[in-house]
Amino acid sequence: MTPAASSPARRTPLRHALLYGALGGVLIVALQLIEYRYLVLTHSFEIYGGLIALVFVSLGIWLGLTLTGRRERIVVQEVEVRVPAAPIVFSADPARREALGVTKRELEILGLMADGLSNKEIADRIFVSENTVKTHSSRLFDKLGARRRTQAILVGKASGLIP
Amino acid sequence: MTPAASSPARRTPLRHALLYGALGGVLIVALQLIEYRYLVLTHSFEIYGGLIALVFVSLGIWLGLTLTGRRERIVVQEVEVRVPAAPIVFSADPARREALGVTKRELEILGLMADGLSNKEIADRIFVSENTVKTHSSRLFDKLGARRRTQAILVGKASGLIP
DNA sequence: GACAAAATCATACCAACGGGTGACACCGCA
DNA sequence: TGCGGTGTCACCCGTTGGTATGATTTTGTC
Repeated sequence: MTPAASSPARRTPLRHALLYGALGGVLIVALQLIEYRYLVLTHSFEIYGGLIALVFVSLGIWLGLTLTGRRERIVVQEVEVRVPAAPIVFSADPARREALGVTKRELEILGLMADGLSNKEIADRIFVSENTVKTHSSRLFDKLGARRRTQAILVGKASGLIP
Repeated sequence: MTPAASSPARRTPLRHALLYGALGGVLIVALQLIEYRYLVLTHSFEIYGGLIALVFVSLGIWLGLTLTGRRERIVVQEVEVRVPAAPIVFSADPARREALGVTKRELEILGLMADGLSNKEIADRIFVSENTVKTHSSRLFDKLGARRRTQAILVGKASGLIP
């Protein structure tokens, strides 16, 4: 998108020089032809010169407009696009987890807690006994400084452990 | 922003015609001066004509480039602006609350629940007995279809009752 | 293989939570 | 004046949650 938008304005100086040189030669030849053909006429020199000047000036203008291409100045207009502050998909990076000393299993249980599951439901979900879930959650609360599971969920969200 | 950016590209055709006409007149006068002063020299006519052609062509190119001005192409660039998905200030509108049949007191208790407070702490906070908090929460769970306070918080957030 | 961290499980105990029921007071509205 | 909604409180009882302690197994690493 970006390179395609800026490519018409981008011309190499070498190609510019070559074009100008070639056109200069062609113009000189054309001038000579005009001189030899119509100089025999006895027109007034002022009118003659004025016409030549007008022709070449307009020719130069036309050349200037066409050869150099469209001079485009790209004005970037920024438009606000509203995106949610929190990513839709939550990436559980281990950095934050290990910074608090929370193990993978404890984090897993924290996530299930945040889903509103009871200890028994969590135990059935991950195929362990309820006592295991209790010990995990107890250690988790200790690490998070929470007394209840609601507090643990709060701290977990604030710490970026869970979405 | 937008009118200021597109104004240089906007030139009236009348001004263009006037400028070209005036410049044509000036060029003719200049040509006459050149003719009268240097025609006495015995330069070769080919070289003379070629120089005139080059001068006017380059002049025309310069005129063409400068008079027409830069064309501006407005590129709309989308810039991501991170805005919070949920408003910073949470407006507790009564519409959602009454749609679920939740009373003000119940909603208040739900908010304190979401803050990680226990029933006793909530009771002390709002100066009622713990039993009152229990009855409120019990009815609240019934209305929200929740079995635990964590589920109630979940449903409350999903329903827009609490931030 | 030694070792540490993590995961698993158990038992016991107590606090907290939740359901159910009943009761009383207040307020707005018909 | 009665009635429904709301708020308040109490009691009982069962469930769930959380702590403490101890133990075993698995896992990863040097």
